[in-house]
Amino acid sequence: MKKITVFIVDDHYMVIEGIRTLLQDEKDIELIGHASNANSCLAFIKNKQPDVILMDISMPDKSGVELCKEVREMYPAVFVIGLSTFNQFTYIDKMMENGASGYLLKNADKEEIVAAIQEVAKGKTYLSDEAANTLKNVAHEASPVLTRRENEILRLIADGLTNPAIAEKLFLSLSTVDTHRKSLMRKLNIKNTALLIRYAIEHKLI
Amino acid sequence: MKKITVFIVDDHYMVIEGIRTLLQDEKDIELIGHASNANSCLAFIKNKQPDVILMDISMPDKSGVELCKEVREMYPAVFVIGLSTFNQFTYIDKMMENGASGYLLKNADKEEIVAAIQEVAKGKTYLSDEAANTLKNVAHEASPVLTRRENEILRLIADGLTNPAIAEKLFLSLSTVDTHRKSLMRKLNIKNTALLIRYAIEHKLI
DNA sequence: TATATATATCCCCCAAAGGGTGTATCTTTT
DNA sequence: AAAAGATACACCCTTTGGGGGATATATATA
Repeated sequence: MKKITVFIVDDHYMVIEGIRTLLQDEKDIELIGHASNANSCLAFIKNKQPDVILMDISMPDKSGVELCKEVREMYPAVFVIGLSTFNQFTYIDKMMENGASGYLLKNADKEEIVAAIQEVAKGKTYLSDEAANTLKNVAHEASPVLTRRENEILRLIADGLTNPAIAEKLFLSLSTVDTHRKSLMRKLNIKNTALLIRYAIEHKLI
Repeated sequence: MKKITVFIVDDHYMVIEGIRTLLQDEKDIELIGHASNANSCLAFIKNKQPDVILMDISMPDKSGVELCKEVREMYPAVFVIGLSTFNQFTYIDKMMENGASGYLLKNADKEEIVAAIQEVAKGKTYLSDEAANTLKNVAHEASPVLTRRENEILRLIADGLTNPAIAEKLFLSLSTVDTHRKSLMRKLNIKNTALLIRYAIEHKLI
């Protein structure tokens, strides 16, 4: 039986070492390499494609989401498992939308990592319990969806622009910007700018 | 020669495994245990004090800064090295202020980790190059120091309270809160609430 | 096609934010 | 003991924010 080949991309050396150790006495899994940034990863897999890539979502040169997308487009046979310390739905969501087959948190234990690799290598999906819960909760919460304009204006508010400044920048009337800002706050059920910025940062909208 | 005993506190299992692997063939270093949260750490060292603790700054139950402070007060002979993925001055700063002897980023390689442990065990200080640079830059930037009141009010602003609400909560007049908010913004050279909240979040003041 | 949603515009109104300047008391540092 | 900073308060005034409600048009989507 052929071993499952695995590649790791993570900018934290300790994490790479940790996973290497955890996987070293698994007979059906072989770690064929690792990289600490997106470009090294792409360079490596050009020559040799692993069955599964364990991929950090935050890397110095490129986000895991982007890298995941690119890898999946170029090598559809390579499955990706997202790795993250943050149990945030936007990350999980975005990774899955961009072709990831699974998602693990960095506090996962050996059994979970091995199970995830084995499932994903078969073409199935694996979400850690915590990640699955987060996705489920989000689906139930019916998270308010902001329109392009609302998102755009939220970003500009977070950049410190006032409504008149935003109006000028977007060639809109002050009234329009005002309305968008208000419906933004109505949708999110938020009552002032301070909380609006916190919401935006906590939900990775900016 | 006695081995240097080391303990790890980090809520990411992979990081613990990574460090364990990196240290396992160092003859003068012995890993005597690990914990994934602050309370387990305190429970462990009650019975057996290591020479050095490698301590994550972010943990589920308590911040590394607090844990560091407590450990150093109770066991002055135990030296602490902060571990973090974030190269943020406030963390480095606060850890050092609270008795840490060193600071490592999680992308540190084996040589750096070993060097840090050896230096710190001698009672010396070890900062990773990146951390040292950050501290140096900050020292040169003359980072504005906020007073207790200003910090308190900043936190309440970030919690979404308006000036009148803050005044009521702190039993102050509106004018006073107003003045504090203004001097807060003067010191930080910030012109509106949106940027104030971003500043506070990015500098881990809230 | 009908209906819903996104987008853009206007109005009123008042509360809150923010810029300036001044003063008094207390505490900390020199 | 003097200087410096923190804290608390006041008054000025203008801009911005935020709570309503209304209207029109384009563009999706049922």
